[in-house]
Amino acid sequence: MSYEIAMSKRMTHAERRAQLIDVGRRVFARHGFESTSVEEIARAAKVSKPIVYEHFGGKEGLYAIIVDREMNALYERVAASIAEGTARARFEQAVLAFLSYVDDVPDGFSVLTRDAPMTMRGRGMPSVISDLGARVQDIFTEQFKASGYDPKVAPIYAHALIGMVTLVGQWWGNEPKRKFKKEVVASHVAAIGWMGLRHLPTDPERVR
Amino acid sequence: MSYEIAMSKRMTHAERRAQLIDVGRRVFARHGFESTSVEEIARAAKVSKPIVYEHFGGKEGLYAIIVDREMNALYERVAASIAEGTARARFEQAVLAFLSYVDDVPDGFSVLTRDAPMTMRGRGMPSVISDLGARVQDIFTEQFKASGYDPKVAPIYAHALIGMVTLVGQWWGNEPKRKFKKEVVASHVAAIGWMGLRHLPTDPERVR
DNA sequence: ACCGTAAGTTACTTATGAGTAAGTTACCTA
DNA sequence: TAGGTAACTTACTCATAAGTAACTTACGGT
Repeated sequence: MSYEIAMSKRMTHAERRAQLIDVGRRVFARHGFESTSVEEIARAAKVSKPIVYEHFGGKEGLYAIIVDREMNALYERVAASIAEGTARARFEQAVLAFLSYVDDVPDGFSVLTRDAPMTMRGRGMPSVISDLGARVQDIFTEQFKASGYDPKVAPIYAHALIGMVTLVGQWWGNEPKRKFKKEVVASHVAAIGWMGLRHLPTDPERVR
Repeated sequence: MSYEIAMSKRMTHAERRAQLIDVGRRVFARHGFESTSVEEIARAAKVSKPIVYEHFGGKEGLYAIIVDREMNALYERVAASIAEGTARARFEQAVLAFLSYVDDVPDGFSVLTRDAPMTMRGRGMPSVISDLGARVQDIFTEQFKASGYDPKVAPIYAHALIGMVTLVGQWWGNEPKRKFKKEVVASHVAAIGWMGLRHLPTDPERVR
């Protein structure tokens, strides 16, 4: 005999760790934090449960690492995308970079938009993506001051834009038949966002 | 003797049912679907577990009713808000109605924005709020056709606007110190959304 | 070819939670 | 005031999942 049945080889510490992070991302993306068991991750990696504990201490440890990596990955992409171009071009490039992340790493994006465990949420915010709002806020505060708007209201616009691109990303990313190319979606989202900002009244509260 | 210790009275079927829906909403809002136990809801209602099963069949049954009620409540508010006024005013009224819901029924809003159980999600969308996108989509398709834009891209804008107001709502709703009144937030969100739509190029894809 | 160690497994313990069967108590009504 | 019934409780069963202790196996260096 015998046919070689697909046999999971031993791996080095580093290899196994990398694989578990990858597999964990996929499983967390599918079922969410609460509904995934360490068992399931181990099974998907063709390994037994204690291996996961050895590498990450537990479910939360693995989850925390995955979220951290994905947040950075997303942030890096967006930051890199706005390196050059006109303000208008950079805005659209940022949106496109966001959607490219959704497209390239759907599991990562899914993890970022799903409920996070209680120990990882600062008062009320269920998912982790809203932290981007805080990061974007800083950029906006600068721009607002420079453009003669009240910097106090910058957080409103920061969250509005993040929310916009996030929900569009979720919707588009889960379209069964991809009706639009990401460039098309990005151009429309960028259009409404950019035009909204450009034509903003100096004091929207007085317009009513 | 004796001091009357606060004693939970018996209730009629209808009373108990209403109370459980109310209590359930609060508990689901705090911990999310997966992390709340029927036990905890029962305890919070000062009742034993089988009562919950008698009324709703189980955790999902109760959850489904709560989500349905809240979706309708939110939709009704927004629909009522756009009964009259100029297009611009109705737009802002809709945003304000949304934020009023966030303010008045924070637990309901929280339930709508948290992870829903697998049995209640159509392919990928973790929360339920994105269904609003589909509902808004229909309105937008009409408006787009009437205004000379391509109705095919209406869903992009529908989801963009829902995402905008949703994340702003989450952020604002969880601000520990309420820095802005809802009318102020609504005016800014309405401003960026409205201006974005009004000054939309006929074909954003060619602008780049 | 041996053997130390890194990689991995089996087999638990403990805890928690969904769901149910069977019995108990308060209330209203004739 | 008896007793029927709606409201409610106790006390389980069964399943699943977090985390761990103790053991086993493959492999690379001498």
